[in-house]
Amino acid sequence: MPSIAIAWFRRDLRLHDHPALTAAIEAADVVIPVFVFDDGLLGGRTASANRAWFMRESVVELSQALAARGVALRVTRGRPEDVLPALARETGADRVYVTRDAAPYGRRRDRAVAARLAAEGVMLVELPGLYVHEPDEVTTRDGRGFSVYGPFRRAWEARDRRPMLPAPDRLPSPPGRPRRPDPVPELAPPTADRGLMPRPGEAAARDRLDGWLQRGLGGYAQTRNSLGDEDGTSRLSQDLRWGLLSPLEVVERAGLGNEGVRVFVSEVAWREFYAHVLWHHPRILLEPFRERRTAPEVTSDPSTFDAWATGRTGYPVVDAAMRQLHASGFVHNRARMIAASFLTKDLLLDYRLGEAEFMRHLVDGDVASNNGGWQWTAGTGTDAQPFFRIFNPVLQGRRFDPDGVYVRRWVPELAGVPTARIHDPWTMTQGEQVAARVVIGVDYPAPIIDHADARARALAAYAAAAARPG
DNA sequence: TTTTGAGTTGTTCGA
DNA sequence: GTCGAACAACTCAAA
Repeated sequence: MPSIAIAWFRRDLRLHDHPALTAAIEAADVVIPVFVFDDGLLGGRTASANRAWFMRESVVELSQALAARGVALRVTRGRPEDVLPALARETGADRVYVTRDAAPYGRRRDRAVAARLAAEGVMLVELPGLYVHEPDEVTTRDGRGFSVYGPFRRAWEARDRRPMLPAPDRLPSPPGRPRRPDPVPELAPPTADRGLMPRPGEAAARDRLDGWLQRGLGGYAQTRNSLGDEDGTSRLSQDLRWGLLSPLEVVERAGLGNEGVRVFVSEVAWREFYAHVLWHHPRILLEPFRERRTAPEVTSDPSTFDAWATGRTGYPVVDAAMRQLHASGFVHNRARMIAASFLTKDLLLDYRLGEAEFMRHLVDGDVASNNGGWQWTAGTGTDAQPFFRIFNPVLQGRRFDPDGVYVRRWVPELAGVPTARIHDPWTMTQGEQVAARVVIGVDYPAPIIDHADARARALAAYAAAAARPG
């Protein structure tokens, strides 16, 4: 009897440096690759048509890459805890290999799948691959999770890394006539513009990585905050999110270099830090990491949330960020912070509203990183910023988009505004507005809130939270 | 157990 | 225009 193994792909849609796939190939005479379109993920509250599109197209490419290596990807739709046991029964597989998922939904799903498989005598084998170090492997001296980034980073850096694995040449396939790959189901179209989204699939991701290592990485320390510089950041976030790239490979190939390299690797470590925090504290997806003395009384004006979400706050850099999100499914990191600060501090709305809105649109949307970023901005997270740190959207715009390139790109009605007024267009005289072909309050909104007033209100609310007993 | 040093991303004000 | 100080107190991690 040949031994048969299933390689179940999830958010690891690659062939390079894939420990679970490699282990399956080494262990079995026949490897059957599988992808399941999980109804539990496609329909959730923070599901995203943009993310689903990117995932679906990446699965199509994976299927082609596997076919070129002699095996057909099996593709199904349903609940994994139903699909995998049925497939194991049908194929006679006695093991299912997966890349270990650390996020709460994935953990629950894999526990359920493992239990159902075990009832049929099939083992679920989990291997690393989504992180350089698994979220539970980096611990303090007394074995607990870190909640401060600096010590985490030092411990993360000091740990030995597993060796990198090559992509397999061929996969051991069943004897007989080769099977055709299953068709990949069509999903709802993305809400963002396909032409503005990154090319899906492992090959495109590897091209991006190669280009970044050659051209962008060295200058990262200087360029990473520049909103107008399209190549100032790596643009690899969706590739790490979907496992088109192995973070280990990204970090190994970045190597040890100048300040740019160190800052870039530090960003990868931030991704792992937030996964680590979520591993140890899954409740943070529902509530603030630190409620006591940090979480202010929030307001709940739906009209201000709508203005924020649709990019009509009257603050150009905030609006550019939100329009970039909806148009392209991506936002520059600096712009994420500016938009998040505006929601949490200026509008004093619950950070969870913004967290969910980002998740509904970001192609790279990852619950751990997104939650970590929002709680950091809101001041309720681990390592949170001091509460008096409130971004001034005009100053942030001038500093990080000095020529107004970013604003003009995403807020086209401001294209004719002179650079000196691009971040505070409401200060233009009537005559200047006419000359710029934009009348404030008609063609583009006046600020929905005065930043100085909003800042004072936020400071008072956060100070009250800090003084609140218990 | 206690102590100590450290802690992503900023703004404003006054000299 | 530039510069430094103030804006708080608290918690974590390790010595």
